[in-house]
Amino acid sequence: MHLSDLQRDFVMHFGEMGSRWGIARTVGQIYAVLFLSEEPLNADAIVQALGVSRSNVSTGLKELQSWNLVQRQDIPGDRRDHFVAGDDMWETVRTLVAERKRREIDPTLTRLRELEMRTPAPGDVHAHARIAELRELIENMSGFYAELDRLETAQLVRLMRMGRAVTGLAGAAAGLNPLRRA
Amino acid sequence: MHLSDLQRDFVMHFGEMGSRWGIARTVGQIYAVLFLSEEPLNADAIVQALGVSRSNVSTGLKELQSWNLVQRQDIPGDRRDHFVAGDDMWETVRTLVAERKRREIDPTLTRLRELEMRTPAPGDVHAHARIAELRELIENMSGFYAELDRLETAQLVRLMRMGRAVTGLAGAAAGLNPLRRA
DNA sequence: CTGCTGTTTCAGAAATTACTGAAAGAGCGG
DNA sequence: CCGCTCTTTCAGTAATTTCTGAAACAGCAG
Repeated sequence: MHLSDLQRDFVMHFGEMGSRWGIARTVGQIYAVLFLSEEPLNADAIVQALGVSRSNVSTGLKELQSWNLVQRQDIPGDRRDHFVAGDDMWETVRTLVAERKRREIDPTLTRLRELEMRTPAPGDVHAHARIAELRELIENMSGFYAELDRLETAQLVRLMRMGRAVTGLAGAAAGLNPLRRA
Repeated sequence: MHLSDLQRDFVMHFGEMGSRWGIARTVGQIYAVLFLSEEPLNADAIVQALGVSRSNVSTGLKELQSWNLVQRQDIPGDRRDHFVAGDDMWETVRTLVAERKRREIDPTLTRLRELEMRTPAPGDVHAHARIAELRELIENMSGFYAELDRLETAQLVRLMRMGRAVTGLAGAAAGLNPLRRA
């Protein structure tokens, strides 16, 4: 399998971006290749496309599956494993956010709550309060995310496109017009 | 300067988290120390607190300043530079999101638009469409973010806490009750 | 059971990223 | 201008992360 210029440029950029988000470059590239592909691909096709080792692809696919970003798909009459990236991108965004929350936010919340339970030493009163404030902020944002996540995709997209109405809502609840920030 | 148990545990966790978000561990720790501190700190206090080299702290502080997460603050009668982390956490979240958007999302959008301008070769029709779809999705999310960012902090917090009303809005616009996802 | 195709694991190599110490730079008071 | 304090830079080193190739594993057809 050979990538066209368009595909190569996209894949490379994606790999670069991935590495800024704590995803190994080749893992990002593997995802990108699957993302662009119309058909399910087997591991060797990806090896060819990216010029990396077979084992690296195997590991990468495993990681992408653990993130639920890529699924195995059977091709009848072909013994090899084939893989696809979900075609509904909004669903993918959901998955991504949900996984990140589960792996990073939730453990942090647990940790912060644990720290908050401790009775602060006299010198720790300020620090303790800061931690509590941070915990509260994260809980707030998590709650907002949970609300958004309850929506069907079609509604979520509509909401995102509504823009003004949402900010208007925040103003209305306060009996004010939405204020612009400086 | 010496960190209490509470502070040390927080700082270590924060450093760990930072490194998952593409921030060097010590940079995260430096921020955490400043975040907890009631007074502005000079670089040496941070060196002592974390047990890392002076130069590392200098570099870290520079990076944190480039992200606008930390500011220099003068202490009258002290020649050394002192630093503080902003005390308004919502403002910090804004800064963080804005910077990340500017550094990562915006360049990606530019790149995707550039790829989209190219006339796709026959084999690239599907890939081209996928790229366009992704570009559109990112634009949608950016627009939603921009709307939220227009709000004053107090309103933003209110909105986050309102929860149900927001999702209700999405339903109302469609003349439907908000639907739960499966 | 044997041979074949395909997949996974893992120890070590390679590449990348973070950190240090030494030296240079900057500014100030005398 | 000199000496002192504090800060920054940067080349080299250390630590970490990613990647590879070889070997083990898995399942199937004959």
